[in-house]
Amino acid sequence: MTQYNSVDEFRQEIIEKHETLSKRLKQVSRYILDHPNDIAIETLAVVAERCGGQASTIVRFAKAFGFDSASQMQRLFRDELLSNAGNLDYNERIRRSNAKKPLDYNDPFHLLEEFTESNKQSLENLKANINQADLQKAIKIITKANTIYIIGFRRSFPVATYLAYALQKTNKRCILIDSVGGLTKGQTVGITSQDLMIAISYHSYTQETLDIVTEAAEHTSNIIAITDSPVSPIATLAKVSFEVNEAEVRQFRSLSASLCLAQVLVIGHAYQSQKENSSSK
Amino acid sequence: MTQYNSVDEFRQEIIEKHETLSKRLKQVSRYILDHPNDIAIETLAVVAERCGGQASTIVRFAKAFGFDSASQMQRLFRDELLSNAGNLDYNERIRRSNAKKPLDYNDPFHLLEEFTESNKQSLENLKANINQADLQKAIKIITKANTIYIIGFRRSFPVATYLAYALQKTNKRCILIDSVGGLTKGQTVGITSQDLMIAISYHSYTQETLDIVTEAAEHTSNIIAITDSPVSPIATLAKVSFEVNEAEVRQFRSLSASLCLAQVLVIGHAYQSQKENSSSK
DNA sequence: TTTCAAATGGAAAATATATTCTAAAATAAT
DNA sequence: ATTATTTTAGAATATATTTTCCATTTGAAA
Repeated sequence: MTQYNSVDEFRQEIIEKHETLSKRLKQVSRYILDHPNDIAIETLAVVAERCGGQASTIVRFAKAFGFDSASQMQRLFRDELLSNAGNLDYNERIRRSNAKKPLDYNDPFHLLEEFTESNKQSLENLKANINQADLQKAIKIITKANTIYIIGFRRSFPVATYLAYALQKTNKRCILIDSVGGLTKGQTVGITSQDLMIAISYHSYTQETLDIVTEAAEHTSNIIAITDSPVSPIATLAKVSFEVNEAEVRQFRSLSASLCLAQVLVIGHAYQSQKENSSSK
Repeated sequence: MTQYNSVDEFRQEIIEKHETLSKRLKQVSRYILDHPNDIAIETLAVVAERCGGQASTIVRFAKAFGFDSASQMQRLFRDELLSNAGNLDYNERIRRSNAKKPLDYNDPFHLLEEFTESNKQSLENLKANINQADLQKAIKIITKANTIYIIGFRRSFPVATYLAYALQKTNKRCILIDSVGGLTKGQTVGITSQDLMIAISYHSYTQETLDIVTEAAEHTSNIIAITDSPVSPIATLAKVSFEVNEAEVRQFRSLSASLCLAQVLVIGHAYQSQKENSSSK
């Protein structure tokens, strides 16, 4: 007999016991917390494969939590799925999403809605406005570059750190210019025409960024800009320049679109270099 | 091969053909129109029994509508159920949308489309799954905090830098733990119960982050976690923990949802503190 | 290191489920 | 009313899924 009346109750129990479980069982518990619908619908074999185990592991897991069998555990999730899906039909969902209440900034939930919506909008914009040829050109430059210097201060800094992190994962040598210890100038010494600088800067453009890009431009023409206007000071210095319109809600601009663009550049590069490596063999 | 792209399409077909069907098949078609979720989840035997027939009747029904098998028909309903489920399983949806159009990674434009879509979905998911009470609690803690310590390494670092930047703009005193010069430990010296630590960490959790949060937890209970599972090591140390499912495309996870959450927290805090200031005058 | 208990993977067995097949029933056509 | 055709129920078969079992592995304790 099952002792759980709802998935939530079971979830709670999993979270509590989680630490006491063995390695494989932990994997399972984590997977179940993250993908409750999978448990409801997929077969044990599929679930097991996805959480990196054996069907028998799932059975052991279920029994460890007091179920008679894994099927019984699945039944719990199925019932939940059915009861949740049943009561919000298509029309209900439409009605909910249309019921736009005037924004109350003191209500964090409204804030959340506002932000997710405007970020989605700016992603949509990005897709619509980015030029395909620019993308291709930028990816080629990245792949060819010897060392990549990345610069972006203040609001642009998160984008810069993301780029640095992601590019490093693709085994590209890159240097994040971070001004630590006042060594900004020192970090760009030695930049050559083989190298690339990726600069991120938005209005009002940080003077320091501008100075460094200007100096770098004397050594290499390989400059990619991520900015907010085709006439921004760094755009004019760049070989390829991306104009990104970020969502703005009450003074605060977000970075979704810029980060998304960064992702595309990095992964585009990863595939590009992979292709070149395999074809040169 | 199935000719239907959606349950709705299939529904339409059933309605059209309904009159031409035999008695038993009519029963089945009515049942399916009325209880689409049952078809998705229950076994043929159960469905058959409920609509007053035999398992083989369902099979005949499915074949009459051009399916290769009854299972294939069930699959259609399962997919629909999953994508509509209120508590949508994020990764499952991504997996499905990926499965529909095989990605050409050499075409940057496809990449762009893929990434904007995934990021939009993860924002949608954020909105659906974040708990309102948690948000409110977190914002209160932020507003009350004396000094905010922010930690997040590697992939989480961009989120940490964004938080530090945005919070500073609201005149909140905050310290970004950045490990520069190996002074990590030094940066958290003096943290008190009046202070707050916001920790961001995703699988596989950076040990250093974990160490620092563990130590901080000895001095203050005010810890907010942004992470990817309710059983992540930092979630268990936190007073409020946010579980964020980020889009993942071939090893690369994005940060849209985390950054959006960060925005909401910061602006929520900005309004909250504004309100408190004006009411105390 | 050696010893023991717990955990694990995978094969085998058991169970459940889907599909096919056929004889019988229902329906329609003559 | 008789015959031909379609439909059906249910048994038989084929698949698939789950569960059990046990030889190994892993990890902790002595």
